[in-house]
Amino acid sequence: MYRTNTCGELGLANLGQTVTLAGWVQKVRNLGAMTFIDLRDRYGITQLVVGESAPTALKDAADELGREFVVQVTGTVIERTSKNPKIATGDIEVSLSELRVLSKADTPPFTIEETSDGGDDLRMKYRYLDLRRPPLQRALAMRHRMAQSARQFLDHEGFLEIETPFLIKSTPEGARDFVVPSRMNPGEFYALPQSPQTFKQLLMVAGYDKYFQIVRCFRDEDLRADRQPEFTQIDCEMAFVEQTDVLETFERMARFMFRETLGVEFAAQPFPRMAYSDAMARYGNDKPDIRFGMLISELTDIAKGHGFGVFDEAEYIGAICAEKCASFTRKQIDELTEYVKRPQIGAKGLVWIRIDDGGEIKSSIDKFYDAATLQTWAARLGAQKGDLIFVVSGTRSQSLRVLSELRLELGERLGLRDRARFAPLWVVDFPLLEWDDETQRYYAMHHPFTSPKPEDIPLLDTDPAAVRANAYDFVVNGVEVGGGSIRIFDSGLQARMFDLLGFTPAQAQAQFGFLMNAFRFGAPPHGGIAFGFDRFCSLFGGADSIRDYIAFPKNNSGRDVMIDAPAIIDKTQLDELCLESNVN
RNA sequence: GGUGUGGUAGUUCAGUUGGUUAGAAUACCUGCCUGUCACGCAGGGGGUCGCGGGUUCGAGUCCCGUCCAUACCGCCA
Repeated sequence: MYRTNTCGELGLANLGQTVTLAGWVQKVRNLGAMTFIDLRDRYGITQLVVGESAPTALKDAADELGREFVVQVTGTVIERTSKNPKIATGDIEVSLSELRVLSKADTPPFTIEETSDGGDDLRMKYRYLDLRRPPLQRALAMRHRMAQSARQFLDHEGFLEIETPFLIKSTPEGARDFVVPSRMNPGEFYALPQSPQTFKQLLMVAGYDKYFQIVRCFRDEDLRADRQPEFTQIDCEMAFVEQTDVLETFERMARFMFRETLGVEFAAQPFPRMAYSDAMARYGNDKPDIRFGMLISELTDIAKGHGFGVFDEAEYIGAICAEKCASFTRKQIDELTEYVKRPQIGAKGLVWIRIDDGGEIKSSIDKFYDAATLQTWAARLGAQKGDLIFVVSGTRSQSLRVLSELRLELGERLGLRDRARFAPLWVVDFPLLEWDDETQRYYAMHHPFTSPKPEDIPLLDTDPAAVRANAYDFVVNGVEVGGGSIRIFDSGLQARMFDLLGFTPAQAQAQFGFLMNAFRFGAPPHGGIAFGFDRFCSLFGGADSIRDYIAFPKNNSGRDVMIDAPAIIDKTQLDELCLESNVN
């Protein structure tokens, strides 16, 4: 036994006890005749004191200590003469009788504190030091609690946690695969799963009607703050369910996780469900942040034909109304204009209409529109005195994108995006297919196993782009946290989907034959959902980046800078795999 | 692949129009200090200004290239 207690639990109740603690030296404060040492472990900090009357050997040992030394100490719990209300153990200190250095430490390259002085790069390189910091420890502890609550809920609901293979087959659809060469099968490669999609469907065919797995998935695509090449999903599938069964089940899971982890309770009525088309039309994107309003209104019909060329030639004209923002200065409006004109968003310009407190309308397009006309726009937007309207025109998709970004930025600036508030939402009725101009073919918007809405099946022949899918996303605060669908379970319909996606029957058979074959042996109706667990965690923690919720994340270039991976492998290893590198 | 931002002491950063020996804070080292908890006081050491090239009498500063980091766009069924 290295310790009798942790550094976070001693208090006045322990006065007089002889205790042994072990941990890291946070700080040494040597006052001359006496020395204070802050000892840290993941439970807290306890102050140790080496007093005036301590033996010389003990004093010398305390003098030798440096930051992050690992020590084991024994002493008596005493009440402090000057207490520290900032820490849980601030009423007491441990007066040392023994001090043993278990491990010396080099001076760490950054401070191991609540707020470190280290930059991201450095903290990644020394991730094990960064992970000693309380914010990271809290983040990983929260992740643990979330995983436990999900397991507890799903277990209680009768779901079985079943593992699926990591070494599988590459498929051309979707994201790029990470591939793994097979030594025993020269020239052949496994792929790491982008998700356990087909396996969980096979488990449904196999009769395991409620499955889940908290599972790593791999996608070889460029990273973002909220995207890692390996990430974790709470992957779920159920048989004999319709869409509403899935939504209800996982709405309950989400409520359970919010309650267990954060103590957040939602109103009893179901989470809102919004059609994809409505989300696009009113929020400009498929993952609306519904913590605030400022909805988009289309003005195409009433804004065209007044001699303003930019609008007259536009496919679409739309606007949002920022409440109580008529007092925005020219500078503020210019900033917003610059914001939406950045190449990433790509607006050509931003038209504003100000309704001052007296109801008088002033706009950047007064030359083309009289007040009465602008009043009709204001009416459509529900704008009041003191409001500020922004109008955007262009193609429909581009304009909606600009309005969406503008709305979110305004929400941010106006403080409407409170991280402590959560606004969950189901987005439903996604399109089944997406046309790609470059390759001149349809792609599955979700994945090729997603079922079309039965009433839309006739459209598969006449207007594939109009076919809606039994697909749904779980969105919270504008973050896509989860997504799923009711799957195709008929091998004929599945074959037709592959045909629409440009697969020849032979290609479909080679690629997904195992699934279509399985469907011939009695496939139940089924569907499911997968939650992006890392994102779920960062959402709970109120962070934009998922990296703090992953113990050992990759950097922006997909590298692990701590272990320096990926790395070249030597020639013997390549030879064994029958591979050659053409990079020198 | 693209756009923006950044790279100067162990660390976080400042560095004016291109001009003397590149600074601050913190960390580190030494000494002093009996109630500190961001301890205090005194002193000290510490620099390939990411890398390469160019302009110039002179470059941390200007130009070109390149590498790295980061946010976003493309991409992410």
